[in-house]
Amino acid sequence: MTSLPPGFYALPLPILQLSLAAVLKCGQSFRWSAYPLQVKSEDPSMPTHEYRFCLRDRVVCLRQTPTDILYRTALPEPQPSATQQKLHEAETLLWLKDYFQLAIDLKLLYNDWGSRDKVFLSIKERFSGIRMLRQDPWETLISFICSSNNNISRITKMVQNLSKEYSPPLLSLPVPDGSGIEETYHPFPPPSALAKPDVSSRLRSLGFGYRAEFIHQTAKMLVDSHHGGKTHPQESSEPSELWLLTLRGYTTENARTELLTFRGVGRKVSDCILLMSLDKTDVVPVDTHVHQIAIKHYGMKGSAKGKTNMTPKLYEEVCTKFVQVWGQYAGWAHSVLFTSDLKSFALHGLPEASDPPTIQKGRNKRERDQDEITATTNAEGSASPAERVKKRARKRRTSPE
DNA sequence: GGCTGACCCTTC
DNA sequence: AAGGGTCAGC
Repeated sequence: MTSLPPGFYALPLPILQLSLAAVLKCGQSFRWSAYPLQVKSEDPSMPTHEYRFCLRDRVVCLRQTPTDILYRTALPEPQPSATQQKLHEAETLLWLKDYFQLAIDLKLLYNDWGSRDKVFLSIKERFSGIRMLRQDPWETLISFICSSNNNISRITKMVQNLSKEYSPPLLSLPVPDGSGIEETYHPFPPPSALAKPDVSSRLRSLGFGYRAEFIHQTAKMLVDSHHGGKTHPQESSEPSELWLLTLRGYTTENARTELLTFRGVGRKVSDCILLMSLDKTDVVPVDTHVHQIAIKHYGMKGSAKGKTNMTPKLYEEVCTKFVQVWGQYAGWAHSVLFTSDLKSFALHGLPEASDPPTIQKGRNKRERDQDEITATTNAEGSASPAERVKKRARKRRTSPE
């Protein structure tokens, strides 16, 4: 790196430790914008994209080279002095280290997972730099309520609409491709904004479907039980947001129990929140897709084509299996497999298991032979004795009060 | 307890 | 017609 783009600072970081392109658009966070940059040369050390994320008080802009993360902080008017700007950049750097969990050595984890599991070994070189983000629990809660029965592109639109509708614009910036077009950025709205009376009907008209009520009820529940409204303009978190943050100090089981009290939050969504915002590194959220991976490559029971009903019992079995295979950071490993399968999915069409030709978009056989996940079933029957399924009573209201 | 259908909306 | 689930009702 000889010269930095104007306003940017460099944080040295091998690309093996973090791939922004892979991590920011794979269904962990739904609020990053990506902008292609004009690349004049084919110099592979030049960034191809800029990524932006709106925090409560600033917009963080990132680019990546093979050796560095380039970062820049955009602040609302009035323009700060040079020294003020520097202070903000220092804060942004701290945020980056926390948000991307840079103290965790991903290379070490990849090696560990690869030594434990040959399926992982077969894909690790091709899908490097995929790590878990440490997101804000409130934003993660609402985002993943949106995720039920849904796909990444629609979830992304919904979360953007939510921010646009329920939090005021923070600032505008020209998009980095030089077209001169400006884009306006909104922070994620606080709980009090989504707890207001007519939120659910508005969300419905914005295309949230049945999730509209879930979001409203969840926000209201939080605000009501934590003395919640906001009294001061902005800048600070609301009590319920701070309370959600304290779940990081709970055991996984206790934190999950709390999460399950919210409307629209079942086992899968709660596990996403635990893994992606509450430091529960071994939690593996099991959706139908992950279940399919477990069947195809890890010898779990269930028909690979027909849809097996995901019962709580089966869910636990799949979870347990992955923790056995990958260990303490199973949830992190799962996201690598999940991402690799997403890509191979986009590339090769539906996964198949045995004989019946799943009619689907032409291609199959030939390309599947070079499919992303190729290793044999690292089977070994599901021999897991100890399974204290510590069932906790779900304290969910049956009727609104 | 475990199983079923409904639920919004988008897309293969 | 089914999807990266959850809820209510048997």
